[in-house]
Amino acid sequence: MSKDARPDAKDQGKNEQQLIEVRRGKAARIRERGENPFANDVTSGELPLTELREVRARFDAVRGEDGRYVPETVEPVPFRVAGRVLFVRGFGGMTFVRLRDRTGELQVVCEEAGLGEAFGRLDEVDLGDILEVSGSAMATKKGELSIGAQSLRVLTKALRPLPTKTSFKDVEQRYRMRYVDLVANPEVAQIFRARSVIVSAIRRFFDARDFLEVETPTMHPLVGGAAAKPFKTHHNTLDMELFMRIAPELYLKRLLVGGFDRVYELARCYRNEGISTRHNPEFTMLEYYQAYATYETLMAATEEMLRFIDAELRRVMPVEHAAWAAARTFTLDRFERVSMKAALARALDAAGLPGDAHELVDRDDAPIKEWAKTAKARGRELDWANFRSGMKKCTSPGERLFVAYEYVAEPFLTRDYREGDNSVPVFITDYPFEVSPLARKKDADPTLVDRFEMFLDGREVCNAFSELNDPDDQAARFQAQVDAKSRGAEETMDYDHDYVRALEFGMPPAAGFGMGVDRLVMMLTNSPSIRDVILFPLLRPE
RNA sequence: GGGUCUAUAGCUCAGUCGGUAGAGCUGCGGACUUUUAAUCCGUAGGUCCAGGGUUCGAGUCCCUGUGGACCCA
Repeated sequence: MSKDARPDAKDQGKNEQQLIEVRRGKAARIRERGENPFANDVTSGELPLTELREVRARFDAVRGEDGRYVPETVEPVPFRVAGRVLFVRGFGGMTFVRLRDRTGELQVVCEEAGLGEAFGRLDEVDLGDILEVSGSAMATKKGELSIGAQSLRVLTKALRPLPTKTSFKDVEQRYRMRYVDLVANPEVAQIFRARSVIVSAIRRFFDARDFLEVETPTMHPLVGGAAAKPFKTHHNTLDMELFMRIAPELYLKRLLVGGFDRVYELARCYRNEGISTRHNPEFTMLEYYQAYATYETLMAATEEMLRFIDAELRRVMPVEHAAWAAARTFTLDRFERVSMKAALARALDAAGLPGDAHELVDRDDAPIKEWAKTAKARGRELDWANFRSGMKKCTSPGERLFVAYEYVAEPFLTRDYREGDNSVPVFITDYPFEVSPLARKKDADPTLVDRFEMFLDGREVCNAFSELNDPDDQAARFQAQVDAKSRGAEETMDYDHDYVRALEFGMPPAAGFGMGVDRLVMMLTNSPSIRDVILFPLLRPE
């Protein structure tokens, strides 16, 4: 047959636009027949619409061990189903179509005997279309459970070709067109199902412990609750500058004053900083506050919570969880608790450095080259230049301890705390008060605060402390932040007079906790980039 | 901000020493009554990221820029 035999022959695809034109042509043909290629009357059929998983479940009893079915045992129960077309294979007299809905996949077998005139319209069906099929359950000779189609129509014409059959790997395109990514790469969809499971497990954990879930403002008149650069915005009527929240902390603690002794928030936060595989400008944080508790209470609760979340993930998605868990390089069975000073001492020792190396490192006569050589010989390459310059900027002993810990100990936590092939999560405790402006000082040592950060496989996942509820101490800490800002520090908090006033009404002794939800999802699903766990990460404009 | 890699058909990718731009999938036409990434025959599809340079000749070599990925800060 020559090309001229078909009126649309000259419209044959040359580029994407022409691929689209072909599909528009098919949609037009459907319209010419009086059908709607974007129909929405699926609720009105004689048979109810059945989800694909439910069709499979109906025949569980006769499914073979290999997942195949013996045709004679599949009762020809009538069904009406709908789903996205994943493949179409024509064999002259019969055609196989695979559908997918949110619950699974199922094959449709089309034969002229069953479909009649509609069989000829199968050439209007493209990969990616959404189809409605009525017919009876059956199994093919090869044992595939199927619907033998008696009627069929295109519910939604896909005008653009979806890569349902070929792969779709370009990372930027995947993030930009996540709707295509989710269809073309089922393992991506699993990550986001896991995220949903994780978030609902968090809710279940806290709801069961009688915590109140609250929603506090995301537009703040002041910068507070964390050390980070904020996004600015503006309210027109009030002519007021506002900051997108960097943390919900100060509002949640106001609620402690108000008598909500246990509160939590799954808080979207915004930080105007760099973008990397670990940072997206907006991210989700869990924060919770518990009155009549200390940071030690929360350490135990953290272990319990993480094990619970992981167990929930295993319960709901056992197959996927097994694959993720097998690839993990950390355990949740055991956690370590180490003070910052002890962690530093241990890391100095492991690097073969003198115990006071961090005290001397920024002096001009410090034997840096010798130390670097010794440490390198023990497999520890420190960032000496930034270590030294960081130490020189410190204005207090507490800051010096913190900086030393950051450069000497923190990069090696996965190496220093291990069990077999896995790293053991570590709670680093007892932070200097100078780097913890909202935390309560230790009764036994007022240079330190009752605080921990939890590192899972070397990544900071949680930060928690006994809360500072002395209004005068809090006022002094705010003042120190303001002074630091006037000296040029960028990531500081504003003086929050209303928060001090709230404390003056009396906040019960309490402990508070923050956790990066995105990072936790990364860890539990073995995702290398934060963009793999955020549906629509921020991208440069196309 | 620094380093490494990268950009070729709608998608996934080849492209040797610098010598006419390739494959599979998708699309289109056809064959086939049990396919599981079906197969087979035919056909269509390109601003080789952009700009400049070297050269008789550049997808290929050089420079600049842009986008992206990864690592580091």
